[in-house]
Amino acid sequence: MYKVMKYWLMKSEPEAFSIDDLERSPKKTTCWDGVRNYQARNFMREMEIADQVFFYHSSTDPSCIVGIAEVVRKAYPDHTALDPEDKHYDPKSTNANPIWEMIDIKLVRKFDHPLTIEELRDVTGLEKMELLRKGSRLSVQPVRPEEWKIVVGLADRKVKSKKK
DNA sequence: GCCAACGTTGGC
DNA sequence: GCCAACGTTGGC
Repeated sequence: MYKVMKYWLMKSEPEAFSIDDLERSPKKTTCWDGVRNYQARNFMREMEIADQVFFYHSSTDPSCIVGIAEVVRKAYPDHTALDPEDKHYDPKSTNANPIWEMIDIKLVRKFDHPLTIEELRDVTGLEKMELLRKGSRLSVQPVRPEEWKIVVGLADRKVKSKKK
C-alpha cells in the first residue's frame, strides 16, 4: 500500500543532545526518549519508517534547524519513564501501561549553514509553520510538505542570515 | 534573566 | 467540571 511521506520537526537543547551527538552515536542513530507531552507523543505514534525529520536546536543562540534525520523505528515504550532513577521517570507509567513512547531516528545530513529561527520568520510560505507560531512549545511537531520543500531549498542554497 | 504561553494538578 | 496555582518551555 502506498504511504505518503510525512515530515516532522523535533527540538532538542544542544547541551542535552545535539546533532553532533547524533552524528557520533552508533550508526548515527538514537532513541528519542524523554518526551512527556501527550500531543508530542501522539505525533510520534503517527511516524512511519523513512519519515523525514528536521533536527532543531532550541534554547540556544541562535536557535536553528541544523539538519535532517529520518525515522528508523516506529513508536515503542520509553523505558526511561519506568526507571525511578531516571530524570524522566513518571510514576504513572507501568510495564502494563507504559504511557510514554519514543522512536528512533538516524542522521541523514547536517546543514552546512543552519537556518536560524530569525531568518525563517521572514520567509514567504512559512507563515503557518508551527515552529514559528507565537508561544509554540511543542517539541515534536508536523511540518507541511510545502514548508519542508522551502526550508530544504534554503539550506541547499546556503542562504545566510540577513542583517536586520 | 524576563516573561508569555502554554500544560498539569488539585481543591472545590 | 471549573479554574487558580504552579511548573515548564523557549524566544528574546
